[in-house]
Amino acid sequence: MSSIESRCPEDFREAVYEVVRQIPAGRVLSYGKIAELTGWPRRARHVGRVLRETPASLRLPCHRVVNSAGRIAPSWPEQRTLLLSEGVSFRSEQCVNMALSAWRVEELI
DNA sequence: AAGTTGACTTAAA
DNA sequence: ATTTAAGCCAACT
Repeated sequence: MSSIESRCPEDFREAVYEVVRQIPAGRVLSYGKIAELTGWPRRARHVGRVLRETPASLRLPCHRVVNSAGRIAPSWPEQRTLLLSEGVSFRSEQCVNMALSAWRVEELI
């Protein structure tokens, strides 16, 4: 069974983990993009929930996930510090400069 | 069972 | 540029 054909909620969760795990340092990815990459393109909101419930012990770089506008997660100001320490540029207090820091999966060079 | 919520997104105004 | 509206769907009331 390939992961793309998986159906259950736990498979979705694992798929999200898998994608987030691959976001390079200094780059960010949106909930919507992650949803697309997992094969569940309409579950952007659920990506957020999965990450919110992710145990810290997994050590996923969930701070590299922002919304489509580049906004960091509400009620998690520490995310900004984490991203700044990786060199991610911000346009404002709450928004990442997506033009500079969004991870474009296509660009492999 | 029915209504609400949310670490979302896109399009429209 | 900012704000609204509608669509989304599993979890939670």
